[in-house]
Amino acid sequence: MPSPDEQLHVLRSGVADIVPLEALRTKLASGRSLVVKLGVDPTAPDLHLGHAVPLRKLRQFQDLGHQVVLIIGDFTALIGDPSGRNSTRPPLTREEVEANATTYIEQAEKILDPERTTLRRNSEWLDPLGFADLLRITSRFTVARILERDDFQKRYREGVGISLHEFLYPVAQAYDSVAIRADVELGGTDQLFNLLAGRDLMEKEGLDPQVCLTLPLLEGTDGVKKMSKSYGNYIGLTDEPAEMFGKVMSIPDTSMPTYYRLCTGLPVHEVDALEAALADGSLHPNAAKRALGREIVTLYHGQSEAAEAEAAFDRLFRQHEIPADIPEFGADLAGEVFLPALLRDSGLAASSGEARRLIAGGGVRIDGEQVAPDALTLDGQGLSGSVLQVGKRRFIRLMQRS
RNA sequence: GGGGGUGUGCCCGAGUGGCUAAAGGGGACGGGCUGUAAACCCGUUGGCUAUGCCUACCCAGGUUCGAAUCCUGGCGCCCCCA
Repeated sequence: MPSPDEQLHVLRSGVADIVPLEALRTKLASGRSLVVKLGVDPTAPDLHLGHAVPLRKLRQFQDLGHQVVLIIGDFTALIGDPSGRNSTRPPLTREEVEANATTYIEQAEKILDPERTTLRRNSEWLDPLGFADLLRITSRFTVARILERDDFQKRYREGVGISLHEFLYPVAQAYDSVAIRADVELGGTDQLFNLLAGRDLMEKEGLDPQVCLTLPLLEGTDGVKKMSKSYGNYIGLTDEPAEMFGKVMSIPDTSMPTYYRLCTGLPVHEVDALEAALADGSLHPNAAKRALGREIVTLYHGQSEAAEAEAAFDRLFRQHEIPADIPEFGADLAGEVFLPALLRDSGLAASSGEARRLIAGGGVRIDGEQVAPDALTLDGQGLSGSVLQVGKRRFIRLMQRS
């Protein structure tokens, strides 16, 4: 096991905050294998790179010899984490939670070291708690303390409802830490309050309180808003290699260091060097971004897939070649073909009106040739096998419908 | 419980009887430039085989030749008083 200082250097990379830092140093210096906790609520079925950030950090802990306890919040998901929310979450059913948990575990296993991972569900200890237990635990917290939270305060001030059970979310999460005797708990910066609640409760229960380690919220491909499916700026862990590579290439340059640090498995010193090279101009941003794309795709799909994704990217955007593997669309190509309807029916345009606008704007191509702005109908003759394209990256191959 | 506001397109936000498919901005999309980055420039942004037709300004009715705009009822949200 590396020295505490060496470990700290790795563990601090890319983190937002460690509270308190000295406590972590002390724990590391003990030479014990620490219990590192991450709790996840299986509320969304699709995971993206943002979800992978804390998982990667867990992996670093594991590589340094520590133990990870991944807690599936199958119980807390029924409450709904109020963090960062301005309204009560709609409750999930147990079935939905189970389905989401399954995909979550599948994804997490790709990143974590199974030898050093323990999987727990917090229903194990939260379900059996009785009302009396709940009273005892909640007596450790004060209303003023819970109301301190930004999101609660904001909602309270703005007159948006706060259901009483939402107050119990941080309590439940804190109790998880007690249940597994966590040394360290990870979470996004929006989780700080919940993490600290765990620290407080452990202390009041006479345990060595956990250290809270927060990670920045990964920005999405737009470089501004946090990565989220609902913003449409996410890179899914199960995205196809070419898709994943392309999305990485579309992030702003300014996001590269963050992505390198939070989304790849590169050693910390290499990321440091890379960042420096980018800053002093000795590394071209495009080269750095390609390497980033390869790293990330390799992580989730493998090296050869990454190389192929990059090659496909070049063919598409450098040589402006039409990709080989594009979906086919069967249409009636006998006689005259009405283009707006074709674009709409094939899904390249949302409506025939939009299709007309795209044509007028020069955004429609057939076999790479721009369609005339006023062309609404085409001769279907010989169109079978042709590639219909909208914008730079949406293609379908036309086939005579059989 | 009483009083006063407010509700517009993906979002914000103008608009107080006809010139409004609805200003302006954001976002998004398309084109140009490029490193599918940023910045910048241009265009588009309800539906429909379409010089027209249809549907739209919280919902339901009503007044009017004509309503996002006026009236009635309902619903949501905000503020003040209790």
